[in-house]
Amino acid sequence: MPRAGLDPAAVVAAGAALADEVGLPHLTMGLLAERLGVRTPSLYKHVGGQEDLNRRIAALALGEAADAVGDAVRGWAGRDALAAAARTFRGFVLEHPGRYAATIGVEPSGPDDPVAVAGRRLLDAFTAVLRGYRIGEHDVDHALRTLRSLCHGFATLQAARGFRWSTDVDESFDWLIDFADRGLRAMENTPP
Amino acid sequence: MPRAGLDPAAVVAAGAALADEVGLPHLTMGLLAERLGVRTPSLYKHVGGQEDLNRRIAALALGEAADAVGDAVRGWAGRDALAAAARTFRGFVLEHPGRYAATIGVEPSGPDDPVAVAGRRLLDAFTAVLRGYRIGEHDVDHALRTLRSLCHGFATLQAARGFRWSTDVDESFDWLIDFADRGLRAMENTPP
DNA sequence: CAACCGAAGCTAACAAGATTAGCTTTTGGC
DNA sequence: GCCAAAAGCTAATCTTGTTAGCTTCGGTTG
Repeated sequence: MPRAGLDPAAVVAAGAALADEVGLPHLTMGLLAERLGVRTPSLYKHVGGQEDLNRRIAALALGEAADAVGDAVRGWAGRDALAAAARTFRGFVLEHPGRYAATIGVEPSGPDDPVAVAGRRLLDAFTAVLRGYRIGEHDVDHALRTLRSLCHGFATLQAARGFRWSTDVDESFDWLIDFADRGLRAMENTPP
Repeated sequence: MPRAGLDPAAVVAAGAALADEVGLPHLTMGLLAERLGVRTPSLYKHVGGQEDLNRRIAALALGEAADAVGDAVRGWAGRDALAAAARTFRGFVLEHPGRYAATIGVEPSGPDDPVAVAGRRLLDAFTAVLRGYRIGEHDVDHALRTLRSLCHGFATLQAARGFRWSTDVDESFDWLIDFADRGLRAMENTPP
């Protein structure tokens, strides 16, 4: 009987892919094992259990999102950068709803936790967008949280089919980008 | 042996309260039964199972949130109404994270599903806020989705301890309200 | 007032899923 | 070719959700 040749990274990657396919709540150790051509207990040679698997999927997702948003923003500034970041982020969540869902509610164990590191990289990518606006030093954290809330809120609501009536969702997202751009510019030059 | 005297509403109310206490993922039929002084299978006389319970908690939560936001907005307009709605909504989510979490991802079975009815009432409360801004008829849906994304995003991120660094979260939310107010006013008078 | 019947509860049993223990086998380095 | 560590497997346990079928309470009715 040939060996499957798994390692933690392969298990996590397959888990993330499967979560995207069937939805995080339906990601089960048995289903993942089947997908990998292995019996369930074998997975425990590579990951510590369901919670550990979830954390690793979360770190993977945050890292991928950070890469995607960072790449998309590079070379742009102001409204262009904002639009690129927002669209890329939403695209990532819609393409990978399962692994993104895994990021919600994970508590990093410390500053060196891969989840914390990747999360910080994603925030950095959004911070870069804000540099194109004259936000006062003291307001950058607020603006970052607000921008994150906007993108996270829209993307997760759409991924959960939360926008039910007929108006075109992509059009709404364009409107949102316009709204954010104008809102950020309206917040410029506020004294610290 | 005296009878417990349960009914579906009591089970759902206790389930919602318990979800708020221990977190929705830890709301278990056994724990709920224990809380109600009853054996687990007895719950099935009142609710159809875990999924049905979740739907009913969601409908309860959406109705309560709609009531709260609707009450808070009454008598106000413009920025005041926006601030009242946003603060009340966030307050509800932070006080009742478990039952609000139950609302995420429920698919109403039809327009008469209690979840759909309550959800519509909550949206109506936010729609009332937008009447204080001169948003073009054609843009109201977009503005509503954007406002919802903002409030939902911030509240759920905060409830999940997503804002980790030191800046004061309440201050950020005030900033967000200001941002939304200015953004909405910046979107006024856009031709349809 | 007693018989009755439906609802509310209970016990027992089963199914799914996560996890652990302990055994077997492959495989890479000597 | 040998051998230890790693990778996989089977068997078993534990927790949860759920169903079946029995029992009993409590209001209704003759």
